[in-house]
Amino acid sequence: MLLSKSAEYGIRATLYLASLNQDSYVSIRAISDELDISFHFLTKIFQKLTQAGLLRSFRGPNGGVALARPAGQITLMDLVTAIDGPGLFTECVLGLPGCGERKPCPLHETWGLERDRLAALFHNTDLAAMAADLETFDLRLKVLTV
Amino acid sequence: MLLSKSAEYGIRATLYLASLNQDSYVSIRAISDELDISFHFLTKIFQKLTQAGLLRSFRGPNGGVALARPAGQITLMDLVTAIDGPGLFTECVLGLPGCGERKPCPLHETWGLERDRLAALFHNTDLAAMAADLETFDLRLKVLTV
DNA sequence: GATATTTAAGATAAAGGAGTCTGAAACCCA
DNA sequence: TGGGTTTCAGACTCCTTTATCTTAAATATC
Repeated sequence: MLLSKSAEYGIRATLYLASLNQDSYVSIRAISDELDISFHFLTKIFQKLTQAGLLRSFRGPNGGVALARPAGQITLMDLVTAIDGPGLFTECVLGLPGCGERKPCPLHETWGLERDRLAALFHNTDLAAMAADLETFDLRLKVLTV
Repeated sequence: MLLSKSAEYGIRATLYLASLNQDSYVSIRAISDELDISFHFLTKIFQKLTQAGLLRSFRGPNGGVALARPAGQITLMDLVTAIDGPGLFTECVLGLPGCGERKPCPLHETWGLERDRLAALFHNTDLAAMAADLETFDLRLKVLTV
């Protein structure tokens, strides 16, 4: 699996938050209900994102979470590294510690190229662009209910 | 993490086996000792690969495992799908079941392209080529011992 | 046939991720 | 001030992966 469940949820939830284009705070409960994600679990994910400076949060009535910056300045890379850490973009694909130019593993070169492309893709994809696509192409963030 | 530990071990061990270029069976113990992988764990991984038809095995003295086909006909894709399943190349990156052309997720298009490249890479990389690189460039399969 | 060697298979244990629950802290409103 | 709302923080459970251990089955050698 490329991304952890936490990262999957985090991206979907943050993108949904961005798509609301709302100035005030949005309660985590509303988001978890809408996207069918466990409320408590999502709370933990949002806490990470808040601590990473990607979200703001506010307690009490009319509280909730909000983007800490304009949606165009929050990238997939920001979200993934905040939640899963940078491992996907830094570690050896065969798990060999210290794999590098000096003594690379057999996949170092070939995977390195793909990894860089993937990193660029994640770096260049921001919430504003994704939210625009979401609207333009009627994409989805929810599990389809039968 | 792109690959599971099992897949990492499986690739390293199978590649090592290929690099020996040996006609007879090689004992799992010898491989696990050489690559510092748990013997029992590696045994289970090899069992999967044997059941998938990628390896042959033989019990008793002078027994062990061997490639079931020429090294040039066993690809990274074969190994990864046999061990981790096809999920990495088939499932939605955001974990949305049924994500597809009809109602795609916001990353469907963009990740799909990268995923296809990755699949092609894994499909086009076989053990013979990797073993050749291993020798030519003095690459490594082992964790460096201090 | 007896014994040693080696993989196969299943049970078990340890670790981490995924998910749930409870209480505390912050905040609003009456 | 009191009560309701919401996030924060920690403990806890469950499940999968990772790893270990034990026994069985197959094979070779003597």
